[in-house]
Amino acid sequence: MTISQKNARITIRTVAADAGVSVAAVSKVLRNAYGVSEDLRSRVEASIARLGYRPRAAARAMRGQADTIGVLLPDIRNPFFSDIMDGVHAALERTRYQSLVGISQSAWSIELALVDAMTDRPMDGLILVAPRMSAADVTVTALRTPTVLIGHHEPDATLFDTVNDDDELGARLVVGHLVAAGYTDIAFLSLAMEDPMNLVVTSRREIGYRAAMVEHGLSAHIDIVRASGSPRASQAAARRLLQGRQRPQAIFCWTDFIALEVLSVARELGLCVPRDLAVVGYDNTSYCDLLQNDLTSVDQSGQVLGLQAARLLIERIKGRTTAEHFLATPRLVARGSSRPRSPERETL
Amino acid sequence: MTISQKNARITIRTVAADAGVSVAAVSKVLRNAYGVSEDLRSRVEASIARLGYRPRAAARAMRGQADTIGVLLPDIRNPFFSDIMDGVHAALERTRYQSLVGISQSAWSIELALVDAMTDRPMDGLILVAPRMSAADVTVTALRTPTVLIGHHEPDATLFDTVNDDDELGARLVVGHLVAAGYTDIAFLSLAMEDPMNLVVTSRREIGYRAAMVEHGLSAHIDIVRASGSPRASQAAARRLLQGRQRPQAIFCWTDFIALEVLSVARELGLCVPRDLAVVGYDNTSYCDLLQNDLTSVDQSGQVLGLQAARLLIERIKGRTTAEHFLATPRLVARGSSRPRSPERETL
DNA sequence: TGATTGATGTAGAACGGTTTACGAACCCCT
DNA sequence: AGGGGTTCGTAAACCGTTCTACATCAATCA
Repeated sequence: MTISQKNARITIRTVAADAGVSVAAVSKVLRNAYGVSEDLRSRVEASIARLGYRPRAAARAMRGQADTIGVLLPDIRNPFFSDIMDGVHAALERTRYQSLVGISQSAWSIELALVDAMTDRPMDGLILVAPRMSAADVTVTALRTPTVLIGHHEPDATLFDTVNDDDELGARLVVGHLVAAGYTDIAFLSLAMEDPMNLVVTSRREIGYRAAMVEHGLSAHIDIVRASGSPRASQAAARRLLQGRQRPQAIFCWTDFIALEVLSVARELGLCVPRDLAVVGYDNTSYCDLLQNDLTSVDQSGQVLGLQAARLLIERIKGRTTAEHFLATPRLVARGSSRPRSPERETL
Repeated sequence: MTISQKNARITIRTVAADAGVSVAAVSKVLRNAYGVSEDLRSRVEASIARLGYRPRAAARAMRGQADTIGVLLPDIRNPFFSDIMDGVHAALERTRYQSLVGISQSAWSIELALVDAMTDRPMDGLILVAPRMSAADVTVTALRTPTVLIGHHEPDATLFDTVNDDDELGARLVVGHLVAAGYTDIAFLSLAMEDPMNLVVTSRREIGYRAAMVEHGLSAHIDIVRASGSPRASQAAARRLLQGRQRPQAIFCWTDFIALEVLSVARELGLCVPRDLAVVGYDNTSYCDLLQNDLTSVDQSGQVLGLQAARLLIERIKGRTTAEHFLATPRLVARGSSRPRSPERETL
């Protein structure tokens, strides 16, 4: 029964020879295609098991099926992206697709190289998370590979789908919450993109912040500061804000990650949160719950976003050609860092 | 000059036709192989640029070169793994290799499936970070694909390389530091693996902890508690430790991530760090520096580990067959969470 | 009984690259 | 002019699958 082929590598031909059938028959069994008798199937499956045969994805890919979807993340330091990946994994659980992740280190050039690498690999589809690349580049990619964007508003796109949180509403929720808690002088520590073309998401949240401030009659207090997402830059921006002569009563931060830096700087400067300064983050990552942070945040449930994105992508791979744009509703989770202001007790 | 092929897809044949040369000639140029005149090369390169041709990795992979290395991470919530990835990226910077990441969600079964998926893809090599799988499974994998392990001591392995921090020393450093700061009742909150076979890394650190405690004459205070890495489990374990009748003076935690949970629980119970409880983490992730955590930790410089792993892997891909085992020296970074005990001032 | 149908299995052409084996052209020497 | 060695370029096989088109055979139908 043992095969004494010259070659050690087990291919579909080895299996065919072992089972005494044709290569095509084995292929049919593998794809459980039409026209296979119960007898043939069991015979082939026995051979596969005996030889420990595994079809090679590269060879399959040459015929179009890669069974792989690529996820492009800006970085993996931000736990929000973990939530997204949880959702993606959940959606892919019972499918034949595997997800493989590329990390662009938030760099525009690496991102482009990675997208190319992934389409060349090839992948059946791509999920781009908060991409830095231009809409034109996304379009080019989408022309070759089914594509879904997360965290990148592009409501008029027809060639790819988008999955987003309603960022404008999220910002409004924050302002509304802080105002209700007695804060009026509310600054927004926003994100500076390296690529000037892509202010889309940024502006959504900034638009919401501005609009809400105006509606509450606080237009005089509007103050938007932008910093890159790095710890150093965030700290520097926070220090500038808090040491300026007009220290704000509250800071709304682009991301929990940045908010944690703000909390640290506040402590360094001897400020007490929330008595001297309220802080609100975004994403409601697991760190918010830790009591040393106790950080109010906006939950945009990354899991749901990831799940939807994966679902839409699979639909697209299966042939859908019309665009879908999913918008989730954010939810504010209040914690200690924005507790209502005690009625004007002055410092201490 | 324009080609009017029926097919829209640009392959090596399209390029060959456009440049008026053979397919093999184009392939030679692509791989800058021997036997290409300057004239031919420039002509082909012009065609490639004009047509925007990109070789497909899947087709290449069939002949052995995938130009891809796979990294398997248990999860991406732990920022220590980000450090490792930074190192990997740095090492791969100027090479032709792309890294693609698979996330096993710390689950043994997913991990196995992912490794299979990656070898099938195929990848030129694999970096397995803190794998849960058995040494036997690793061996099987290494037989098919060059493999390097990070965070998994296997000093006698010959088929694959390992990159590790000296975990035993790391644990000793912690105990030594705490003892010097006046703490004697030191508990170790360690990690429980789902797979009972793999206690290798765990035991290294536990061995170091035990040995150091004994050497300091504190064998009566040895107390090892194990919990899975999840936030919930860590919290529960911390609560049990801190609410027990013999509350330890210090807790040494498997990971910063877990230490942060301990800090949170301590605060919840009204304990003051470090007056009532010292806490030490492991990995020296960026969160340690935040003043609300101010967490003493052991730096095992993930960047270096990642860098070395990628370097060793490339060497192996290029043909090295002897095993190398890299061991980095950890460094203790003292912060507020383990400040020296004030001379017996009792509670408050 | 011959034609039609349906089920099952096979041969062989893709897919898009790499690589081997070899031919043609050119150079330099004697 | 002929022999020997480079250099440049080509044709064709190969990698491991999928998939189309077709062959075979038994059962059913008119």
